[in-house]
Amino acid sequence: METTRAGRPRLTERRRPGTTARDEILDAAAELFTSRGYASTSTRAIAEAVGIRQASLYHYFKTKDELLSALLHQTVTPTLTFLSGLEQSGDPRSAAATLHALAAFDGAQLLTSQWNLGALYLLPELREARLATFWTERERLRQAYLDLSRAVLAATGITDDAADLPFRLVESLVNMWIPPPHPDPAALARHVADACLRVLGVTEDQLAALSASEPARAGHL
Amino acid sequence: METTRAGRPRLTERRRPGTTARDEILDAAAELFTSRGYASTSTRAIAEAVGIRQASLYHYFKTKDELLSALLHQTVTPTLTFLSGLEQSGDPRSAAATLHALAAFDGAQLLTSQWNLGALYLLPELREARLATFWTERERLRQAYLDLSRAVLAATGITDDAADLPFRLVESLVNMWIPPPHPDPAALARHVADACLRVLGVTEDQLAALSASEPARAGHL
DNA sequence: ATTATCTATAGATCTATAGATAATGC
DNA sequence: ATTATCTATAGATCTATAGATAATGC
Repeated sequence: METTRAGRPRLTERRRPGTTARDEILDAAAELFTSRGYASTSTRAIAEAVGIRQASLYHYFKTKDELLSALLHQTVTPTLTFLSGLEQSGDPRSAAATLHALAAFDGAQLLTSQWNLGALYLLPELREARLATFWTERERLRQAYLDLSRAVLAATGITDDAADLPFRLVESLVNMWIPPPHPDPAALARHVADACLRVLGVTEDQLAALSASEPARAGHL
Repeated sequence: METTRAGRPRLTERRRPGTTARDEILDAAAELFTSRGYASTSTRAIAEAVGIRQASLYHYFKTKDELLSALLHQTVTPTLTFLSGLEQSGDPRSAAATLHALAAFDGAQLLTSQWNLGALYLLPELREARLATFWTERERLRQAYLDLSRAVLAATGITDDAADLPFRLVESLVNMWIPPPHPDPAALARHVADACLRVLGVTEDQLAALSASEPARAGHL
């Protein structure tokens, strides 16, 4: 069922997931940026991976930077939406329970993504002004982790130095990412969420109590 | 005390730490690779940071890769040496105590380095064949963490999924690195070493007992 | 007319090599 | 003679733009 489309035909048949050319390009760029890095991936390499000519990329993205920017926003958006939901719900749960839920969701996002986009967060070349809006979003997420962690620490009495560790722990999942199919990412993410609380001094008993009171996991991907 | 040297004089005065030209170059490369990434740092930029001409780099390093390779080896070597010491000493301590010592040392190394070289471990462009010997060394280190972690888990009964977390936690210190002077890196590293054990299910009581029996910390940088 | 592609190319890099030059060392 | 630098440059990129071309849509 070769739907025929407007525009000059490609020289090569389509070979990438994605219904639009834009999505095909994003998929190819994600694969290459994550495996080879941003600067060392040429626009030519991306075009080749899609099956179009290098110049054709510029019909969809003004610059190479814009391509990266689009990918990065894709990765934070779901977790920020989840976070907003948690915050607006009036949240009857304890800081520990909220942190656990956030970490489990965020971790599962990182692990189940088609390509290991979270790894891009760690690229130094990415700390640039042109990506400022992305960094603002990401900083909002980090701050949420930090606030929740501090609240938990106030209860356990562990040193405040530990407050940054939950965010770092979840982030470190990018180093455990493997290509799909993923055996049980939600379980791994929950284990890391558990680890976030242990790191803050939550005891096994308290942890068990939390798990018992946690909402059902169906539909949680 | 301008010691005059063999060879054609430079156009610019020396401005980098390091007694040899080679060290000056390594320092400049470390700064630029860690702040801008490998591929996006040109050999010209490195030379400018040193105060020499681009082509002069090639008197000391055959290729840009070789420069990176030299830097990476610098970073693993001290910890591998420390690890060998631990292993050869017949090690009377428990796995938990050994892991704690390793993590504290490794963490302090990462935090106190002049530039945040550990951040380079995370660059995807760096997973390349030409750096194979570096990756072998680093894998040896990871395996040591893993073996020690499994031994601890066998005692605490936490899921084996947690075995990789101590290595990841310490590694995540590259995201907490700040430029010198460092307020108290050894303390932060010990806190993360504590966190490594908590993540494996070691209780506060056991942790306190460990700290009490730990060798003195003088001379530990 | 609009769209999605293509071809061609300008201009700016970038790495690495060849070979000249200006010191010290013997 | 040896060394550490320099100047000059080849050849290989790489990003982005201009403008042609081959489809569909109206």
